[in-house]
Amino acid sequence: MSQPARTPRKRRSYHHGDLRRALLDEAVAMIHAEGVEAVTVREIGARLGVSRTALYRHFADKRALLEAVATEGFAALRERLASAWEGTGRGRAGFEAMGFAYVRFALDSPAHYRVMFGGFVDRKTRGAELAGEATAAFGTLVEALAALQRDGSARGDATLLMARYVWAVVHGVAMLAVAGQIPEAGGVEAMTRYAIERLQAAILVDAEGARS
Amino acid sequence: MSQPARTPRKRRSYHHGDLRRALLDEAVAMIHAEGVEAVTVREIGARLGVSRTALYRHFADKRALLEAVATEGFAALRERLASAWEGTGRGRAGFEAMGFAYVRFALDSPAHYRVMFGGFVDRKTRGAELAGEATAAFGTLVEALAALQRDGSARGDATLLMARYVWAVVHGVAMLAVAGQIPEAGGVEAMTRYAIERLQAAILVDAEGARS
DNA sequence: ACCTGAACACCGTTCAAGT
DNA sequence: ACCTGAACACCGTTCAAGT
Repeated sequence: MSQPARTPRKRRSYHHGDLRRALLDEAVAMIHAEGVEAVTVREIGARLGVSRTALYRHFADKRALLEAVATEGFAALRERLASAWEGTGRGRAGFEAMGFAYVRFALDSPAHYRVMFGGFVDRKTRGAELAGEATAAFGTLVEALAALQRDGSARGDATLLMARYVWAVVHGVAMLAVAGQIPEAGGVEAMTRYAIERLQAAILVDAEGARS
Repeated sequence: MSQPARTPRKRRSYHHGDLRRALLDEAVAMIHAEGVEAVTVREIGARLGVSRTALYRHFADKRALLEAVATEGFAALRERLASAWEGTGRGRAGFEAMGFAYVRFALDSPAHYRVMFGGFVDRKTRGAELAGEATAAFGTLVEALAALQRDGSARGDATLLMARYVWAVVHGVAMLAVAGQIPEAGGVEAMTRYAIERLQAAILVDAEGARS
């Protein structure tokens, strides 16, 4: 026990199983602060006080690390969408809540969002886990729309088509917001409100039960 | 003149002013074929039979090359949008034509589209030329919507808000399409048709002159 | 003007070696 | 098991030198 205390006891114990967690968190922090391009295997190691090859004990390569970030992002998004839907009675209000939850997720976790949709993880080389989480997140929306169709709140169009449309709209708004294309104070909120209102007008059926 | 004919006469004459053009075209081709990540200053030079530093005679750095690709993309997009609008009588039909033109542009030029919206050119370091072309392309849409509002075809909402909404929708659809998220045969066309139809329902006013 | 090769400071990744 | 440093094959970019 005469070994010098190279790592003071306060240090996170990467040697006890959470290096993977630390690598993921550090990657997210770096993406958030400086963009995906700034993420470097060597720099992550340096920041964690670890060798630059330590990462390969937990991920096959750099792409696998980014894929894991994306996977966690989809899981978090699914959770947010599901609790928005379920927390508001699974009806018209739930639809609206899901829309806001989606955009809020993108704004709260722009780093995750960037990796999820920035095309850094090629569709072809995508692992099953990522594909599964992405499908699950989308599935939340599909199921919500199906429920709204069942009780007559949503139009009778093909559910998949409608779901993709809704996804395209919220994704488009989120991209504009995350990319900083809505610079005015409160602009993002106003835009999100407007978008969801217009989306409801296009997708939901009048409360009085009118059909179209 | 005993010099060996190192460059057979059929070769494009990069020495006469079109190396810049050739660099841009080669970059686009590489992005198209292998993605932005595969674009390498050295590889572009090799493919054009030119030194790996020849590029720096025409662009400040690699980022400037990608920025130029994005700038040309926005110029082409603006042209397509403007001619769609003007070629269809600048009315309701023009709005629809612009929507299709937008998605078609993304599908025809996925390489340009990727660079334009992939976040490779940071907003802060963006040059005036790129910003100008992007604004001009968006301006085409704003002006079209303003015209539709003037003749009572479009809702009276804030024009900027409406324009951003329309942009978000077509951008969302284009992203889904370019990312290959609509795999079924004819799926992209069906999706585009549906999206534009629902967009019109949300943004335009009934032909009978109803207000809302 | 335009192009070149050598050189520099970086990358991601592999691997034999340590504990 | 987990971590390490040295090494390899790449990057983007600079620069003195050539035509």
